[in-house]
This record gives sequence, C-alpha cells and structure tokens, in this order.
Amino acid sequence: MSAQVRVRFAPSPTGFLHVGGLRTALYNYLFAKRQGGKFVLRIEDTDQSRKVEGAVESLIAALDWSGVHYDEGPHKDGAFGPYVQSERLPLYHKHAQQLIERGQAYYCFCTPERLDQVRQKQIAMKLPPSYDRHCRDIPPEQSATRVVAGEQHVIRMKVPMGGEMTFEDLIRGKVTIAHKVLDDQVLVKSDKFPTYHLAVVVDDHLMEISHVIRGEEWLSSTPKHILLYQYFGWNLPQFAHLPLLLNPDKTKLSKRQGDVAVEDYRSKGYLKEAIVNFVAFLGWNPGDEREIFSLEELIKEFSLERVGKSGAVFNVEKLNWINQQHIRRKTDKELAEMVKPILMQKGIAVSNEGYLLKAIALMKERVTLVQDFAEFSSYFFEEPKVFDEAGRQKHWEAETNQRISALADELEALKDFNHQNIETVVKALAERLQIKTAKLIHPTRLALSGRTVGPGLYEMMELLGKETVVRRLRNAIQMMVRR
RNA sequence: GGCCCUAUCGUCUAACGGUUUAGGACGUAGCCCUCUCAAGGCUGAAAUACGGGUUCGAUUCCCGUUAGGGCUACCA
Repeated sequence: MSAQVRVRFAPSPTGFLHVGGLRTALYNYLFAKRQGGKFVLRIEDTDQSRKVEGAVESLIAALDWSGVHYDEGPHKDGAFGPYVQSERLPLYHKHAQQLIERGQAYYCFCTPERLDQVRQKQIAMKLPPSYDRHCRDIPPEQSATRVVAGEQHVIRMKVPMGGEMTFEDLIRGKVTIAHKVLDDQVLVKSDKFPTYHLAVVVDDHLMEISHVIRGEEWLSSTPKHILLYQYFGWNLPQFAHLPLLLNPDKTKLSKRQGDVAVEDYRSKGYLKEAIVNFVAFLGWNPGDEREIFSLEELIKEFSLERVGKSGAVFNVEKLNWINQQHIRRKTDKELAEMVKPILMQKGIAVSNEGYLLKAIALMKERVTLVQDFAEFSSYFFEEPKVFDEAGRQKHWEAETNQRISALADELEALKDFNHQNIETVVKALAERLQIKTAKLIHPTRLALSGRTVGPGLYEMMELLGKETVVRRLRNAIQMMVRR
C-alpha cells in the first residue's frame, strides 16, 4: 500500500568523504535497508567553482570501503538517472521556466555589485540582509525582452510576503517559519546552473525520494524547498534533519581540530566496522545497553525515532575502544590479511602464514589499531634493532649477562621447545640462582624484542622458536657488553 | 543583528510524569589478577544549565532566561 521508500545521499564533490557525510549516508542507508527501500547516491555538482578533480571517485571509494553501498547512482544506473546534477541541466531549466510562466519565479538583472551595496546598507542600518526584491515586479514582457536581448540574469523564486509555514520534521517535530524572513532565493544562476535549492527539489521529486534525511544545516532552508514543491504541485517527501557532528569544543566538526576524512581513519588503521559502528552511535542508540554492532545488526535495529536532536562530539577515545572491540571480533585470518600489506610496507615479507597467525593471536588483545600489529610486533619477523633504553637501565643489571648466558645454554639443551617447558626451565634457573623469576623475565623480553612490553614471555618464546631465542639472547649479551 | 534548532556525568547516551539513592559505555582514580603491557574483575568520583509555572508528583509538559550550534551567497 505505502509507496516504496527511496532515500538519497547527495554530497557535493568538493573533497574527501567527511565522517559527518558518512553518518548521513549511513542513516539513509540503514533506513532504506530496514524499510526494504532504495538508497540513491546523487552528486550535487552545481557549483562549478568548487568542483574538485577526483572528488566523486574518492567519495564513492570511501562509501564503498565502509560498506554503505548505494542501489542507484553514478556507475549504477537505475531508472532515474543521470545521477550527477551537471548532467541534468535541461531538467532544471524546464522547471524554472514553468515557474516563470506561472509567475512563481522571476528574472532578476541585479548585478553582484548592486546586491552587495544593498547588503552593506542593510547591515549598516542593522537590518537583516536580504534581497530587496528590486526586480520582482518588472513586467514579464519587459524582462522577457531583456533576457532575449542577452542581458545577464538569474531566476529568483517569489516568496509570499506574508503568512508563515509549518512543516513536520521526523526528528524535530513541528517547525514554523514566517515567510517574510525567507529571501527570494536564486534558483538559476547567471551561469545557467541551478542552485542547490532548485536542483534538490526537482531531483528529489523526479527520483521519487520519499524521505529527505540530511544534516541540520538544511533545516532553515526547508521552507523554501516546500514552497517549491507547492508551486510545482508535488507531494512533499518526509523530512528528517540530523543533528550535527561536533568538534571537542562543540563547534561544527571541522578539519583543523583533527581528522575529518573517512580516508584519514582508514589509513590510520581503524576498521570500517568500527567507524560505521561509532558514527552510527553519534546521535542514535538502540535503546538498550548494547554498543558493538555490525552493519547488518544496525540495519535490523535502526529507526529514525531513536535519533536524537542535539549535536554530538566526535570523541576519538571511544572510537579507539570500539575499534579494539571489532578487532577482537575479527578472525586471526582476517586480521592477517590486513596486517600483511602493512608489514610489507615496512619491508617485511611474511613467508610463513601459520607463524603470522600465531603472532596475531598473541597480540590481538593488546592492540587498538590494525597498524599496531606491525608497530608493536615487528620483532616476530626481524631482529630487534634497538633496545628500549629505559628498560635496559632498569632490567639489565651487572649480573644479567651471566644469567642470560646460563639461560641461553639451558634453553639450547631443551628438547621440546614449548611454553610449558620453557617456563619450567626459566623458573628452575631462577630458583637455582636464588633470584626472582622477574629478574630473568624482563631482561629476556628486552633481549628478544627490544621492548619492555608485549605478550606473555613463554608464549612469545615458543613462537619465536629455539634457534631465534638462543641467538637473540646471546646477541643481546654482546650488545649490552659493548655499551 | 534576525530567524531556526538544541540543552542529563568531561564525552556518547538511557529515562517516553511516579518502579530513580538519575542507569550504561568511553575516559578517569583505586584495588584485584599478573613476568611487562594489555585484556578481565571489583570499587569510586562524575550530570538533569537557571528561573518560573502545570501537576498529588517533574530529567520528562509549558513559558522565560542563559548558553551552544545552524542558517542568513548567483556555496552546498
């Protein structure tokens, strides 16, 4: 009975996908999937001056990476294309023309200079700056003649002088705005491109968008859009204006105060699952105490009713924790595939898959980012090049050389080099030497890894293998001596 | 300046008039575990911006104040 749910994400190609943009896209996507509807990607490139080369592709790549796949859009034609506004110009012209004919829009010949003067004067007089409607009442025949004569012009919509408009927002409830505070918005610019306001209304209607889910920055221009729907005689979509994402100082999330591009987080070692999970929770929650969700689980639970109204600070600490949680949910194999290329970048080629898997298992609960695997455990794959200096001073005492040397001998003689046996050897030696096991453990870890922190020592030794352990132990003695 | 939106721990949030000594999570402090670091377990500190109403009863409804944000372009 009810019409098909169709939603869209409509970014302008001015750079990389912003995490706020990802959240908007995600909510649209979740809503569509939940309702069995369609999610459309539309590129809003009506501002020629802000166009950035390659932005569309990078936007699509980021969306694709995060798993927020669109059903229709560039490279994925549905029945409503094209999905790039610069390829839809005739559509906008046709509709603008219709408005002109009905007297709901008019040609405006004001120069940018005049507009600026008017604005300056209004500001000086402490009046709200707005277009003075200088061209609103030029007789249609007269302005048509000027247009034909080739005079520079724009097309503006005629906003009623009195009255007010109330509309229902799915998130905010009733919103009322007086017509008089609405400008006679430019609909078609002098370069013949439509402005956002015309293009968004025409496209949302033509693409049969049922729910307009977008950022709160559009809330105050929604009345203009609704007026346009009324002028065209079209049914209104439902509107849902999402709260903004904020910097730690509560201003609108921006570069300058940290990373905002999805790509930044991806390259730092955040999982797509974590980014999606985190961003979903900025303004929405399932109503109970669960926090770790997969995309599929989000689809099952998402609802616009549970979206909040106030802005949310993008808090990296929590993202880190969520990333940790998702890393643990990955299999060692999955993680290995992600870690391999990172190790490769560091010049480490992994030949033994099983070995890598075991190293990952040992590190899994100790990392926050995928990058950490390569960062904190390179010693599994190559000789430690440097030894933590503070650790050396703290754990490498005068007697340590002989102790480690003795340990190396004992281990070399060990037949079955597994962690239980290793532990037995280490503890027995400590007892014989009448020292605390820690006196052997810490310098051993330092010698083997160059670090003072890491996974359980016995497990680590087992994985490294007897040859490597004995060799590194003896090498370390040499290196420490030389200092 | 005008218009619109918003307002619970530092942060993300729960509570849809009473079951609340306002719950959870991140972070933070302490303790436990322990070879280190994590992880895990336990405990603690930490919030309803303020002022009026409405009501037998307000975090919850209404009004005002304050604060923050958004918009106010031939940008989206």
